[in-house]
Amino acid sequence: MRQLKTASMKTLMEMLRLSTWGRALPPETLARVAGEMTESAVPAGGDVARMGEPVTHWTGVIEGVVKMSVSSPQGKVSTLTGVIAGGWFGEGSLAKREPRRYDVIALRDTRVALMPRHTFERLRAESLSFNDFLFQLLNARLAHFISMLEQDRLLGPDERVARCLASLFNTDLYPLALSPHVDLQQAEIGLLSGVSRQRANQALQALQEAGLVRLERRGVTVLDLPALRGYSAPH
DNA sequence: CCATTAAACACCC
DNA sequence: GGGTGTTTAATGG
Repeated sequence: MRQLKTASMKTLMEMLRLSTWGRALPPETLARVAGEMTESAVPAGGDVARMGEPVTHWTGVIEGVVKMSVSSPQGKVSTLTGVIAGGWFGEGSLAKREPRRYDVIALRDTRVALMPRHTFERLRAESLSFNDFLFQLLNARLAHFISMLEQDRLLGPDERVARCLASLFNTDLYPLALSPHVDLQQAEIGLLSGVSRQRANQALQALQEAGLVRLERRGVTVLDLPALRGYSAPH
C-alpha cells in the first residue's frame, strides 16, 4: 500500500467537508484533523487492510470501491459487504483495540483517507457531534448487517440484488450518494449481493423490466428507490 | 426437476 | 480490451 503525503489534500479535504462528521466540526478543528490524516492509493485487487493486522487508522473511501471479506483456512472466500466512496470503516476494531477481523480489498483503483488512532481518540474525547456520528454509523451498520442476514435467508436472488442496490443509498453509511447513478459493474454488484455475475445480470434485467432501474454500460441508474427497497419478485 | 454457477462464448463501445 | 449479454455443462437442493 503506497502512502502519499497529504499532497492531493484537495480531494481528501473535499471528502471531509462533505462527510457528515466533518461538516459538524468547527472549521479549525477539521483543518487540524485533515492535517493529521494521510491518503493512500490502492490499485484494483490490492489490499487496503488484511485480517489479523493491528488497526492503526480509521479509514474512509474517497474514490473507488472496497469489499470486506473473510476466508476459511481452506481458502474459501465470503464477501461480507462493500464500501463505496463516502463510506467509513474500521471504527469497531479501532475502538476495541483488536486486530482487523476481515480483509479489505479494492475492487478497482481506489483512494482511501486514513485517520490515525490518536486523532480518532482525540475527536471522541472532545467532540460530542463526532460521537453522535459514530453512534449513528454503528447503528446503521448493525441494521445493515441484520438486514443482509435476513435477506440472505428469506429472499431470492432478484430481491437480494434489489435490496443491495437500495442499500447503497443509505445516507448513514454513504453520505456522498447524491446522484441516483450507481457506479458499479454488474460483476461488482454480484459480489456485494452474493450472487454470480450472470445471475446479477439476470436480476438487473428483471429490475429494469419492472421499471425500477436503467442499465448502462458502466453502472445502473435507480429510477424508483422506494420500490427497489420493497421489491418482491413475481413467482 | 429446477435453479444456480463456472467457464466459455460472441457482441460492442 | 473490458464490460455486457448468452450459452453450455456441471452441480446441488
